[in-house]
Amino acid sequence: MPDNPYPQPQTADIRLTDVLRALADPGRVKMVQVLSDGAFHRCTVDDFGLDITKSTLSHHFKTLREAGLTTVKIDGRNHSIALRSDDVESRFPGLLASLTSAEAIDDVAATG
Amino acid sequence: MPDNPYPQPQTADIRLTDVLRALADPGRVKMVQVLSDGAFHRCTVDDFGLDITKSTLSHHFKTLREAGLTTVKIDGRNHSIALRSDDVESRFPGLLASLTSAEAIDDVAATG
DNA sequence: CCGATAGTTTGATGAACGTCGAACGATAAG
DNA sequence: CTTATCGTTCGACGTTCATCAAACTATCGG
Repeated sequence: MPDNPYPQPQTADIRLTDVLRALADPGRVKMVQVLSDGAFHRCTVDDFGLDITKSTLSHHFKTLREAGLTTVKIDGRNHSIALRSDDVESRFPGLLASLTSAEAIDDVAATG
Repeated sequence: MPDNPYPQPQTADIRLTDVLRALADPGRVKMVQVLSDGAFHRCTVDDFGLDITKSTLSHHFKTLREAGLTTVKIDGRNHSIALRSDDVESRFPGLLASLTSAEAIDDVAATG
């Protein structure tokens, strides 16, 4: 896949600092939790239940992708994103699981 | 202990967003890794191997404490801090472990 | 008292970040 | 072609943040 317009780091190049910085925003944490079902999700505001504009959402997509947390699939004019669960797990075991536990999801839901 | 000059949130009030924001700085992640031995550590720059001034270090202590990650012990003019491992674990199981795994420590050491 | 020590707080500065509206590029539908 | 849709990118704005030097507080030792 040459000239991918949405580059992402290789698994070995995923940096803990970048991942944690990407997770330092409540909206992005919620996005990760929504994505934790492993499926590809449409890149719309409604799919993530966040009260932000689509340009802000797109900015969050970029942040997550560049940190190595997500990957993008393009289908015509529809973009979808999914968690790179296996890649992140192989780099930092247990990290994603701790963010998608019942406690973590409850906390983010309660805090907004 | 009335009028504690260094307040920390109760265990139930530890918020995932605050914890993750506190971890969004490489220096603070390294501090957490150093503190992961469970012991109280002196609040000096040398104890954490960071190339920052003591005022910056103190700022990081405050950030970690207010997020609920650390607790402070005062002994004369000596302050010590320790990880609130059990409290954080009870709120967000596995989170601290994923930050102090061999992979995570190697990554932070390599990235600085 | 007095000077030294440990660490925090304050004030300032420059960089990074979240957010939005508007413009843009690519695809789809008529 | 023309228009609509999907999502990204751009430019701007205000906020937050990491950082430092200097001032400050509290304690210890003589």
